Parts: sequence; structure tokens; C-alpha cells
Amino acid sequence: MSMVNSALSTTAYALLGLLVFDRENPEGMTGYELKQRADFTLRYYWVSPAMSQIYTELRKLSEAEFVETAPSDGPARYRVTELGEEQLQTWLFHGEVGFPILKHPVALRLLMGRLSTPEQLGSMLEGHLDDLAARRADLQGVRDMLGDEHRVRYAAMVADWGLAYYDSEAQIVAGLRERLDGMD
Amino acid sequence: MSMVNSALSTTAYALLGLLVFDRENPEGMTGYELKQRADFTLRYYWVSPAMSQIYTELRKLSEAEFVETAPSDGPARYRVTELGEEQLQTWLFHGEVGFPILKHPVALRLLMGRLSTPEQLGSMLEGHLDDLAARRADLQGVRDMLGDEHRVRYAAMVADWGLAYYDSEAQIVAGLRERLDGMD
DNA sequence: ACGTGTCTATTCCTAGTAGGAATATACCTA
DNA sequence: TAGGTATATTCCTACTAGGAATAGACACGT
Repeated sequence: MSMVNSALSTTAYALLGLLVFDRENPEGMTGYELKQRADFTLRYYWVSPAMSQIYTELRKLSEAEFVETAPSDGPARYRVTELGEEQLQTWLFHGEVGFPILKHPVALRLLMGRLSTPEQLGSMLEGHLDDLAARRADLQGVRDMLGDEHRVRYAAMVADWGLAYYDSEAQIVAGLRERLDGMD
Repeated sequence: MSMVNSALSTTAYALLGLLVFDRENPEGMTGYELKQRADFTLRYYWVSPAMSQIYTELRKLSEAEFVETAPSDGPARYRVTELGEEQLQTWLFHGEVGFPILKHPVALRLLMGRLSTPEQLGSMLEGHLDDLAARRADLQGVRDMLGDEHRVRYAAMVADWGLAYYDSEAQIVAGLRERLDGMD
């Protein structure tokens, strides 16, 4: 990706995006709050960065003057700047949009299925279905909290996307589960 | 994940899995061939490791004696060992099965949609649909080549999983595309 | 025969990323 | 008032990404 000096990572832009959502709030957010927000929303579409990385990215964003620290006697509170918002907009529609990256440990194991029995594989798939259901419930919680107000309209759309994703994966996996029973 | 000394990464096990598929072949595979194989099959379910990483993982696998180098006067050719196969089996059913990790640059951008127009978002989604179709076609090619013979039965199942995945994502994205038209 | 290009094969380097541990303060509660 | 949990940030280290560099082999046209 040739990350030359000034170029920011996708994760940095994702965080910048979270700050834009919060731009009405003059207080700004601390790195810690940003992490919580990321865990709550971002993680369904992009890896939620580690705490240490949040602060690293905030430092970079700060150097580029895409964020500023609102004066505070306590912890550092970040707000997006005018420049930051423009930059995000530029990146959104002129930056490279890569292809989704998937790391699917369950599919990976099934791929090596011949080293195991259909029973073992079946129970793994069932475990995966449980995980999917739990995650889906979490995301449904997020979706319910979003509502439909204009500010979060697109976030709500993406949440619906995520829910449909989980549902279709669950269907597919259940189908495979059945198919396993028809095997030796 | 607490990667203590001896523990191998998921990527290492994925490569070990590819070597197991090839275990009938006394010649073994070079790192280069392994990379090609990974690009051809693995990449749909797990990030295809960079060349440099292939060699790094092969060194680790070799140190653990999970692979051996078949004698060759030319390039190094690797084969899975008895021990390696056992280890893979152990890992498959006693290792932690993490949750899938997704990095979805399109969903991420849509999440910040309010910084842009529905037209811009729509054309981004259309681009994504094209990408999906192209990828799907690639995967269909892989699937066709696999057939249904016992050796690759599970690999074929996973390919079907992948195809269904692409189809459902395409449907979901097309749905969102429509929904955008109904917006301001 | 000769340069150019592509494929095979491997190593090296650098920057990015993960993620636990460490530190420190504050607040709540048993 | 000790101990747990939440807030807030930094540090360290190992892992990962991925391009660049190197180098031999083979092919193809001139």
C-alpha cells in the first residue's frame, strides 16, 4: 500500500469517521470513548483497533491537523477539524476502495475436513451457528438503538446489511450442516 | 492470542493444510507453488499470505518438524510429516476457533455516507457489485475444477459456501442500492 | 546470438498491526 | 478502608503486510 509519510491507514479514517458522527458535541471524545464507540459499531465492518492503536492513529491524525484536542484539564478530548472533515470526504470518494478481507476460521477448518469426521465438523458448524446468533443479537441491539433519524440513516442501512449478512450466513451454514449428515 | 514460542499462527496451519492436500505427491511443493495454491483456493476464506510470510511460516513449520524438505538439487520442496499431520488434526479440533474477521471497505464508507450524496454511494455500491461478480466467477472456476471426488469433498463444500456467500451479498447490496434511490 | 520479458524461487527490509502488560487515577461498595 | 471496576494512556514486543531486490531459467522475436 506504499504508506508514504503522510498517507493515513483505513483505520485512521474509520476513527475520523466516528469523530465526524460526534461533531455536534463541543466536548469531543477521549481515546477511551472512541474505543468503546468502535467496539459498539465499527467492529461489524472493520476490525476494532486495539487501544494502543487508537492512540497511535489519534497522534497521526493530530499531526496532520485532521483532529484537534479540545481544551480540558483532565484527559485529552479530540474533535474533528474542518480540514479533517474535508480530508475524509476526499478519501471517501477518491481513495482506493479495496476488496473486503475475510478471515474465516470455520471455513478454513472445514476446508481441511477430510482429516476429521462429519460429526466433528457438524459440531463445529453448530458452534458457529450459536456464535452467529449471539453476534446477530448484539447487532440487532445496535440497530434498535440507532432508529431512523437522518444523522444515522446510513449507519442504520449498514446495520441492516450486517443483519442480512448474518442471516444468510446462518442459512448457508445450516445447509452445509444438513449436507454433512448425508455423508459417509 | 498469547503466541508463546512454540505456538503456530492460523496461517501456518492453513499452509500445513495445503501440504496435507498434496501429501500423495512425494515431490512436495516449493514455497512458490504453495503461494500459488493459496492464491487459488485459500484466499476466499483466509488472507493469502505474502510470499515473504510463506517462507517465514515454512521455516517455523520446519523447526517444529511438521514439514520436511524432500531432497532436491534445485529449490526446496516441502512435504508434511506424520507429526505435522497429527498436529494439524489436534489443532483442528482442540484449538480455539475464533470468530470470523471482516474488513469491509465498502460498508465502512457507507457508514460515513452522510458526508456524501446518494449518487456517489450508489456508484460505489455498483462498483462493489461488479467486483463481487468478478470474484464469484473466479470462485466458480475453482469450484468447477474441484468436481466431487472424495479427496476434495470438503473443499468443494466450502467453495459452495463461498458461492452462496457472494450471491447473498450481491442480493443485499443490490437491495441497499435500491433503497438509496428512495432517499433525498 | 542477443536482448527483453516473464516465470520461478527466495530473501530482505520497513512500516503497520495486534494485543497484552504496566501505570495511574477515580469512584463505588462491602 | 481495602478491593474491585471503570477510565485513560503508554509501552513493549512479536507478528504481519507487502513491496523491492536478487537471480537463475526459459521463451520469443530480431
